Amino acid sequence: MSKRQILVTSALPYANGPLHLGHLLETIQTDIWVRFQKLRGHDCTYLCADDAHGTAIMLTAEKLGITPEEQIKRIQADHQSDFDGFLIDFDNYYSTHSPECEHYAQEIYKRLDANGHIEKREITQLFDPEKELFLADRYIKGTCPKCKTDDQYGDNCEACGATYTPADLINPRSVISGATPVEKASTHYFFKLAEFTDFLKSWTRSERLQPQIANKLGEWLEAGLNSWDISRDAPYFGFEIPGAPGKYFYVWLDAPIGYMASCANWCEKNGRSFDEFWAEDSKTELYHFIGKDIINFHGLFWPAMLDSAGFRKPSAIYVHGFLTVNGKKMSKSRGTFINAGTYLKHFQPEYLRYYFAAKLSGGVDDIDLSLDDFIQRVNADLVGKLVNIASRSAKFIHKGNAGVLSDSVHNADLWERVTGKADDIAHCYEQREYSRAVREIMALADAVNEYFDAQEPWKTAKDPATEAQAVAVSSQCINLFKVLMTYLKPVVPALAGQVEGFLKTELDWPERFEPLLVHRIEKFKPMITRVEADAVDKMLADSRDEAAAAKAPVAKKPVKSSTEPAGQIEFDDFAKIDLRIVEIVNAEYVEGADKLLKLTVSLGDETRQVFSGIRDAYEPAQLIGKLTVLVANLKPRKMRFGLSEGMVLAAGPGGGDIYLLEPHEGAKAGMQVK
RNA sequence: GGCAAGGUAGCUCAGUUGGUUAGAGCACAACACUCAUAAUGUUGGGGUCGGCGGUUCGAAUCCGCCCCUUGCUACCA
Repeated sequence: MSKRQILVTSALPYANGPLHLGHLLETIQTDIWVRFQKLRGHDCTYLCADDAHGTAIMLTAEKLGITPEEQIKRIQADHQSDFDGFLIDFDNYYSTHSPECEHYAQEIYKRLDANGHIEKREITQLFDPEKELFLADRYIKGTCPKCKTDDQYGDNCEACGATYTPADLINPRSVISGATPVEKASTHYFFKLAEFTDFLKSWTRSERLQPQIANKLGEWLEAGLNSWDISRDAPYFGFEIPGAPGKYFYVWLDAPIGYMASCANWCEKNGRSFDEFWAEDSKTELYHFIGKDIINFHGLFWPAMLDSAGFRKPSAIYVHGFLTVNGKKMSKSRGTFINAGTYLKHFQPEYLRYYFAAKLSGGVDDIDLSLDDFIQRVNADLVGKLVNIASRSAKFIHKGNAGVLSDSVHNADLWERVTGKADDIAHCYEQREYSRAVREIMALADAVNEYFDAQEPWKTAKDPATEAQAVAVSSQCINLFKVLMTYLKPVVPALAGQVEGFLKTELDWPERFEPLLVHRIEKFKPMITRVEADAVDKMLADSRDEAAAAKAPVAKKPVKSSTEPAGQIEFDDFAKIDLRIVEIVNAEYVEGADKLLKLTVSLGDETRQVFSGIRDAYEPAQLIGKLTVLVANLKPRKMRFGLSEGMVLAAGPGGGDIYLLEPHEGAKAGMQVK
């Protein structure tokens, strides 16, 4: 087996919020792969960093009254502690806000420019005159030009689904300052991506990408590539573009360069050569693990940039799917939007590492964290069958042979069967078919348990004449357990570490496994406890609470009101709105509608039918019997699914994050809200 | 509506280039065992492989149409 030199990355988490289990799916997938390569003796380096630039970070810092540098420092510390908690073994974790990143961003830009791959063009955008800031679509809200619903984002209306540009909004305002945006022209810098079309067409079709991903990129390549806008105007938290005062690199320009920056930083600390990894003719294998949401950046922009700038291209890009929880998109109100830190408060990391491994393949399918399945799977596989092998065997070795393993292999066929799977399992890991590897390993664990049962050492141990046989059988099981734990070591490194202590030996993965003979082992102590179903419920409750707490201060002041808000009204205008407390007497799904629930509400003396776009946030059953607030004199609206006679009031950005208003106890259906 | 990925036992998933009575784990039932963190073993029940057509001697597997789920995208409310 020749020694390979491999460089591996996970996508850089954005330094504007905590990690959640979706991030962990990726880093756990990557970490398992890296640990596997290292276990096999390859020279494998795992790099990552925080993605630390952009408007969002700048604004968050401002809201918190700290500098962006302070903000990204805090978040990075938080990220690193979560990754440590999940046993993610980075060789270097760095930041895009670093001298190395600035150096390579500027260097690459200069080379692109020198090669004629940069163009300048004037574009017009909406501008916040108060904050003196160009506004991305999501930072502009206003009234939908089509259905007149207020408080809609600059690109599309959540109420009627119309799409438009921010300039079409009625009464547009900046989400940041509340000021009315004005149109303003500015020169932007573009990367001429279209010139790389031929290069990318062949590059994306050369086994570097999974077929589904190559197909997706192929669609875009056929449709024709546009130039990529890589500049942002000051103020912007990022790196200034050389020779262009007041212009900064768009965050996605320097994000993948963060891989190089982290590498340069690691090389510096470890006396390695950067060129060995990144020179155009580098022999090092380079793999990027990413989610399918960012394939355009990694599969098109990044190789094109590297090509122009004269650096090596990735050997392959490994794309994974999204994480769902209990079969649905993660939702804050359901408590299934689980942060990494919240999980770690309730469970040890290896349960999740094992569960993800048991479900991950080399494909791009989404992975579901089914919490019931999680409990059963971890308990049955890890505790019930795998560690149980050691637990039930060790006793006979201490009782019958003073803790020393016997001097021969009791059943050579079984030993051959288990160790003979090494190459198959290794191949599964290499291909990222972890679920297949786990299935193989657990099938072997079944075989070991069957063997133990058939040999009945607890019976032979009772008779001095046959006690040696009990020791031999148990010794063999301990040896098989050692092999199985070695196979699983990339997935559960801490558990493997405990096993190393128990067996007083290293679990390494040689060309050929040899049994431990006449070798003293420790007394068995429980290494892993079962998952408690209660803890799952507590974790979900915690997640719900955290989401609610995080939401509260923001909801209090979502838009800073300026001295003259655009939409001030007289009291008389307000008095026109007839708000009533209503009881939800029935709620049901609407066939054919993705977002709507059909509510039947009672005002005491009459009932109304109301359609409400809250399906992602509520199950019908949980609404029935609840009180809420209805706009009672809203003109009925004919919708595709029937007449909607009013509107119930709710807060939140939408999707799964919608919170219906509910009055304090004592309110009765029909009461007017004033 | 378009594109992509899916739809196999109650749950989570395998099913290689189409080939005998479709598999595993968990869950369930009975039995065995009582060494083990109530763990383990044996046996069993349970599936019209989303539906309908087609190709074929033979289809979960190939082709067409339809239904459903998820994601992206366009639109309608």
